[in-house]
Amino acid sequence: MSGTVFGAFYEIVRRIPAGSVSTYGQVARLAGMPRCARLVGYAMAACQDPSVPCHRVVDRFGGTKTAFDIFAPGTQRALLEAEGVPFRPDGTVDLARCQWQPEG
DNA sequence: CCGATGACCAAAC
DNA sequence: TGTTTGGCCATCG
Repeated sequence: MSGTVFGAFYEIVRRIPAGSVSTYGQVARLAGMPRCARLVGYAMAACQDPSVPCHRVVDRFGGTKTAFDIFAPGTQRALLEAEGVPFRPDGTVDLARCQWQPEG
């Protein structure tokens, strides 16, 4: 799509169901590149495709401290909460309850 | 056209 | 057991 590997990340992120979230490392792992968690973050930062729910991708701590949230503080959290994603008092996503669990 | 950077994670010492 | 460096690719100026 947009390139070679970034496109693969977008395809995976696109498979994340509403109400669930995933982490950069998890997406990278599913893409077959467990060492390329950074690339996932870069891909999301450069994500220009509105069909890619890049807001469902957070860091391993569940933090939404992303360029997405920097440009519009609170937007990412609002979108996730609108999908039914539980948040902690700390302001981070409760990965223990809604982290995406790829079955097949 | 070329150099540096950028939403990170996990192994290694 | 805690802290540090390494790894990977596309986009901007």
